[in-house]
Amino acid sequence: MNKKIRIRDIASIAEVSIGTVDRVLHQRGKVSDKALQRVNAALKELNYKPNPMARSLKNNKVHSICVLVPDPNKDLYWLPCQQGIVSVIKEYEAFDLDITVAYFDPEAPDTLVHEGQVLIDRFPDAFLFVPLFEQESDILLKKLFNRNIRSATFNSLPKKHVNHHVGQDLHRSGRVGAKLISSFLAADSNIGIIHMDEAFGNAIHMQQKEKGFRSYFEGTEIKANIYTKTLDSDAMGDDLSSFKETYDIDAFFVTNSKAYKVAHMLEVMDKNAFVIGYDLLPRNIDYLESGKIQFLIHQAPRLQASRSLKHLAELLLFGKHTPTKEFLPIEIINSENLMCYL
Amino acid sequence: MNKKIRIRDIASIAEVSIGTVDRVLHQRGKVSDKALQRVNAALKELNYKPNPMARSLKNNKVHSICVLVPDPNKDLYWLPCQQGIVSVIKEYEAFDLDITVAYFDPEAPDTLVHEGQVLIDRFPDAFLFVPLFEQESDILLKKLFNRNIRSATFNSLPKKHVNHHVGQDLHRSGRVGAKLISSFLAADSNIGIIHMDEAFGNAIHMQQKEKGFRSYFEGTEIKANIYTKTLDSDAMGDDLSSFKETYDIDAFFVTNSKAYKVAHMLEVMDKNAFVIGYDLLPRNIDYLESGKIQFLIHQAPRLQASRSLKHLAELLLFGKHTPTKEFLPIEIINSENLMCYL
DNA sequence: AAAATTAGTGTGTACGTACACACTTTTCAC
DNA sequence: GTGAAAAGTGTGTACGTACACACTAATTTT
Repeated sequence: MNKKIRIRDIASIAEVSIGTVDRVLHQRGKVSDKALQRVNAALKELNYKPNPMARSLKNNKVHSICVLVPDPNKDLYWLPCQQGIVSVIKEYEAFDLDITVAYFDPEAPDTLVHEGQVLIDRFPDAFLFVPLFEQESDILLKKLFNRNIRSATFNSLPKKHVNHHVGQDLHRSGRVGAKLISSFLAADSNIGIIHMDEAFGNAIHMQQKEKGFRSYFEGTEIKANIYTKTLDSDAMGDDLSSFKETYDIDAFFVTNSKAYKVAHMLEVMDKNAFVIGYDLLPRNIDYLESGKIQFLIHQAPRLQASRSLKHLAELLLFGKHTPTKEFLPIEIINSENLMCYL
Repeated sequence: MNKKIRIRDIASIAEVSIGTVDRVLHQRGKVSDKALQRVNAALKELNYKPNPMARSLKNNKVHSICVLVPDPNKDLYWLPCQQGIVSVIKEYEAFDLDITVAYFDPEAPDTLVHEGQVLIDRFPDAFLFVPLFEQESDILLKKLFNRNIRSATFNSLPKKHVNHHVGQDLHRSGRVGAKLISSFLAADSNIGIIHMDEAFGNAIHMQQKEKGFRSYFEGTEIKANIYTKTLDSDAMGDDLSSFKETYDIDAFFVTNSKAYKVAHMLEVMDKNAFVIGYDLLPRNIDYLESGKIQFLIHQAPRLQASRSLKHLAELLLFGKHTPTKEFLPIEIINSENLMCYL
């Protein structure tokens, strides 16, 4: 009774042939005004929706997607992202999808362009990557645009000319960190923002987070003193110690996934402080559980990766359209809800 | 080149006909040992996966799903859940799905069974509902089992004999609340657990959360004093006031979505306290933004609803199997990450 | 006015799977 | 050793869409 409307039904209502309906649907002309109107009327009346199954069965093209992400061997942060991609590949293995994954070096901007070129030469239908570096991403996007390859990114910042992006609002995540700290500490506390290893890309992220962090306090009457410090992994011990002493820092906001380094140094120096960081790396988790880190903000790299790849898959396979930009929620993690995310 | 393997390919490799391969695939006998072995070998060798498109195109059955959820008009908490369901219906409207939604009264247990019976009489392929009431849910599940209708639930607690469940670990969410409070307050604080309107079902939820809450403190050396109080919406003013005074309560943990009532009373009484509650109801949000409520734990009713319905849809349409029980993360919300969830 | 072009229309087949049906070969009873 | 039943196998068609192709009718060209 509730049977789906088929092209044939439209044809019979409009008293034309299937072929004519098909021509109307695909707007390839050769249809008389009279027929056109009748078909359109029937389409509207019956609220026709083409059957995606039949459609993609007929279009038995093997859609290809290339994925270019940072090498998890270089930075453990990217491991979940790789896992997310692998899981989507598995999920869609029964479908006509050909997904190729390659890696670039998150510490060598030129590898993004270089590896990207190799993938582009395969002429995929869509290209998904992490726009970790500003200029290099633009170069890649331009090439993709010129070759008419659909582009998609996740993580980092949404670029102007990309077709799809899944990410997080970094400015806002800074505000979330600020709110957490301000809830916990006295109003006149001293707060340190730590940028770890800023040299390797990502500088924009960290700045966005810092801006967000500071903006929170600017919007309130809380008189916190906020100091910013850039640290280098290799020789941070004395630097961090003197920074903490000089300004009598009560709380640290670490703008990337390396909060564990700060927590570690504080432990070595036998000093206490409130620490907020990013991302569920094993070493961060250890400190979260032992109480040296109070909160971690989860950027859900795995979900970002799988979501964006899934979007592409469903777009190519079923023509499912999703919003151009999707911002995932900023998730606050403490030791108790941690395991929900592992 | 990377073309998908078809039944025909298997048939030609195994040197049998398509029909024979089909019989092997669907295990309906009438196949000689020799043919069976050759087909199985070919299936394994080529790692054959049937094309879900073609499959569901052929099985052009209209799958029917009945959904029974609490009436959002009776309790605003259920509004997002309804929205989630509507969004999934829209998402799959091009597919052969017939989804019927009905509502029961969250304050009248018998309506669950009653409305449930009406839906069962439609003989759907699957039945999704919120197991808000213990006994009534069991009755419903038994009927579904007897009629061989696939059952699924979301929210509340996973029942034993249900086929699928999407929910949250309530015990753990109590621990999350406890951890938040213990992070903020001095070790010897006085904490009040508030059960609002316990009379109307949901008692099990609240108890689970309380247990979790208390279990956190039992696992630490923190010497907090925890008191439990059951309140009735209609006449809570004096009760809450005297409770707070008697035990000198510093923080309240409200075990359901009615934290706004506690916040409201505190405001009226001009008293301060740390308040943690559940769910992003408009009135809770107001107090979260004005700082009268510090944190809300998000139970993601919308996501729970859409996820579980989606699972059923994809199971029926594509035969996609998902784990029997899925626990969504326990999300901590403050005023800054709030908007990510709206 | 016949031929050639163009506009408009309908038919048939393919996509990969599922299953009914027809067909061939084997098995077993009498 | 015949007949019938059973076991095993292959063919054909349907699902709904897309598109090539064949075809008719209207229009233009020669």
